[in-house]
Amino acid sequence: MTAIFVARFSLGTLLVARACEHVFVSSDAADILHADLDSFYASVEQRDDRSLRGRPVIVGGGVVLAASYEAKAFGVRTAMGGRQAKMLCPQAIVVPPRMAAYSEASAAVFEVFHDTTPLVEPLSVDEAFLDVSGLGRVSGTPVQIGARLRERVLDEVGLPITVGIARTKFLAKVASQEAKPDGLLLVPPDRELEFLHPLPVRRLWGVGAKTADKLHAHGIRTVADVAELSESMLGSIVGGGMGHQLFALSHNIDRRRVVTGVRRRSVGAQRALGRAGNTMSDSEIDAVVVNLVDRITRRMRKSDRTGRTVVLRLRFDDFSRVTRSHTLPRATAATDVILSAARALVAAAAPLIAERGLTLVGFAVSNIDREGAQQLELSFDAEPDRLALDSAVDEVRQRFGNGSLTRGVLLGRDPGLEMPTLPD
DNA sequence: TCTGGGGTCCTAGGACCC
DNA sequence: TCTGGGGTCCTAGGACCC
Repeated sequence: MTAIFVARFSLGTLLVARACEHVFVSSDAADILHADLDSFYASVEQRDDRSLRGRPVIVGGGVVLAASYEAKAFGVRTAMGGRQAKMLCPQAIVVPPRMAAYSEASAAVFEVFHDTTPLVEPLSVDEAFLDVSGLGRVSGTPVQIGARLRERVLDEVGLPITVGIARTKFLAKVASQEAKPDGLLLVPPDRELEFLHPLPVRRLWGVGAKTADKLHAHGIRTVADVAELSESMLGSIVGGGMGHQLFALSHNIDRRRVVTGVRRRSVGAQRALGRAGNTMSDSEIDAVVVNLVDRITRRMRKSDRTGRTVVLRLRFDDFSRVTRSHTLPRATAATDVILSAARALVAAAAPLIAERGLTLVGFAVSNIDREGAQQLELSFDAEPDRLALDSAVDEVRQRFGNGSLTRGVLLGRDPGLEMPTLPD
């Protein structure tokens, strides 16, 4: 006889999940796939225009949104300025982005994902985690499943895709990075550290330019270097939260599972104005504001979402940025309500804009679907012990962030059982 | 070299309540 | 009268990711 427990977590300002989740479905096998389309936008362009195949292609004008591998060979990178990209690769063909085509291609690829397994966790338009545990009898080994997935995406959508396979999400993602382009890589469970430790720190999740600089300043260059340090030492270099994460990842601890049905937490839109922004009149700026708010609220209504917090994002001549936000008493997707809040934020920021010169304006609506239960229920297959409870706390932290877990109470369905309280 | 458009998460301080 | 701790919510900024 198995006791069913429900842990109830109060999630502070965050909220989302209402469904029950089974926490301890962990496996020792490499059965998580990370599937990642190669140079997504550029590949779609090459697919749709034969004359672009085999040639260096850059999508986007002012900034490189995507570069084909032929262009990457010249050092062109995503987010690079267009002028610099052209200097590195003068023969590159620059094409404007066609967002509608990319959305369509993405949807087709995700159909293949969902046809492979119901456990698909999207990360962005061009990548996802797939949990293929338990599909062995039906579909073969994870490597066979990954190979077939690649074939199908190429045959049915016409795009190259890379698949990383491992026991954890983190390793699967690193594996796909290593396997790019157009590859497949399995990290066998008995060779994980061998794979992980020689890699540069930048491969660790959450380590970008700034954090890498901090680590480099201490002579820490590889994952192995990170793994030699204590958690408190790491914390003193990069901060507590990041230290905790780096310690775990460098020791190959990653308990995150593939999660489906994750909802968006904000909806936003922005517009870069370039130098023209400097000289825009108030009414011209207002026209941009109206347009942005209209785009956002349309999308919110279309996807049946409401939000409470309106965030204004500004960027100035010197590329400094600020944000200003206002939280409404009630969640809404109504254009007029959000527009009023947006205009008020812009009006309050008018002195800053006049002083520093406006080059980008954007809005986001966050606190999505904020009105509702602020709890996550986790069901256990058996009476959880101390270790299981700690794992559950970790689970909530992984999914909802360090600062969000404010209280956890374990509620037993069996009245005879003890009802301990989880640590804060 | 000159910087797009979408997001996520974490941290920290202050107001306010009990 | 003076003292306190814990918790929530809001705001702002920063780092990071694709």
